[in-house]
Amino acid sequence: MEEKTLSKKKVSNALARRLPVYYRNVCAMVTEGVQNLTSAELAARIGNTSAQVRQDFYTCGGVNGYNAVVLKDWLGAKIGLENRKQMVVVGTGNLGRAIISFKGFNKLNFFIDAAFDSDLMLKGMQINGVPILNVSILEKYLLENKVDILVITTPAGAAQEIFEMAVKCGVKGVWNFAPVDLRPKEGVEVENMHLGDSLMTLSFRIREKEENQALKEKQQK
Amino acid sequence: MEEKTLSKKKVSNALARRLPVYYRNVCAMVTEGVQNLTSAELAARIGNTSAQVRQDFYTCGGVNGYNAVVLKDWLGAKIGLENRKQMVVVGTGNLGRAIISFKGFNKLNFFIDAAFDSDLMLKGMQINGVPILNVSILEKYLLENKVDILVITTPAGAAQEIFEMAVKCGVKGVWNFAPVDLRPKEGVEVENMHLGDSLMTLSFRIREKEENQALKEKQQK
DNA sequence: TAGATTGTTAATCGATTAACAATC
DNA sequence: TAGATTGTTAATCGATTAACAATC
Repeated sequence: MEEKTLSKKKVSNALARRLPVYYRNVCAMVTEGVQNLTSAELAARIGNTSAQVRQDFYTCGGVNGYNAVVLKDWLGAKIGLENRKQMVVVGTGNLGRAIISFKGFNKLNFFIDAAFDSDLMLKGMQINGVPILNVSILEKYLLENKVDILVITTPAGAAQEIFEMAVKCGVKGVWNFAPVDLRPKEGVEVENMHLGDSLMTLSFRIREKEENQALKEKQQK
Repeated sequence: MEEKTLSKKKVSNALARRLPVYYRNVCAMVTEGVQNLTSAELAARIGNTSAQVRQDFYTCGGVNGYNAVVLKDWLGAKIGLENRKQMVVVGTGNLGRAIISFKGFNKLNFFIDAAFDSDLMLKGMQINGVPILNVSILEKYLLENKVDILVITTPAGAAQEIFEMAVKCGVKGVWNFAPVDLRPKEGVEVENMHLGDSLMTLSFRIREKEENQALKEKQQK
């Protein structure tokens, strides 16, 4: 029966982005003391339909019950949170430091082991207990240590080169904050996180709404 | 002819997120000295098809030519970049400070005028020339000043309350980094930027790929 | 048992892709 | 004029929603 699923189709991007939302909300419900929940309750909470919740869970292979704790663990396993992920951060500007200092990643089983920067002055310093190393030894570090996810917070210019190197060294995932689109390559997953793009999308929506309102008012005359 | 478009349908989320990518890439091409471009060239650069580029531009009302500078301005206008946007940041933790210190927002016509924090010790201080005010006067500030976009980088607990207040005060957009989903309300656009979700999606993709590879190897035996 | 909720298939809706006449 | 590229309509594809028998 299992053997039939030769090549599971890749989960859609939309669903891959809903999974963390499910997880976050089920976690909150567990904290609130909810014992059991229904697809309708979860759906109401995140603002969509129970049909979608059920369809999503079905697409992911099916849940084994709607007990809150069980569901939380099931979602966590789907997302891969049961595997400890070792990370390094390249670039220790404000954003890099913010990421290194984040509480909350640890309890999702993500751990930052080292930070890298090209500024020699920073060598030997620490951020939140994480040592800053010089970027010249990044390749060596990646080859000698298990690094699952590389976080790039360098300026745009440096990002591509670091990315290529990380790919060669066998990093599994790249979390990119530099304002260039790194394209997934031979076995590496890439998550681009563009603050500027996000802000522009917000700007677009604001403008779109204002335009529609102006249009409506014009109509009423 | 124009008058017929009674209610322009909202642009799809996918397209609203591609617009900044188009803009960013056309900007880069302008910098590189490109004079004219084609839908195919732009498409190749961002990794999709020329058909989609043309369809997207068509959906947005149609371009007036593929001169790089003209296209850049056209995209900028669609995104609303010609309007100066006044912003304030609530929360001056690492992430708040990173956002305040970002170069690059200004040239997109976004400006941060003030920062707010609940920590009284920070009152009177500045970050990158931006004054830190106490959050107790945020409501007064929002009523007395033009604030287009409110940036929330507070802990999850404080976000909802600040959001409600901002809505009442007529803020047009909220850029939310707190790990709660703020829902759009009466005339306010919301852009949720969840670092944790992004990291979880990356984790999911890594796990998905590993699982498929394991499956493939099993098959080959 | 009756009522509610799930798992799963089918129908609908919307977004992407293809096609091609019109234009450059 | 011939070749390439666009603007726009039509076809395809995929994701969301609806429906409903099976299960709790």
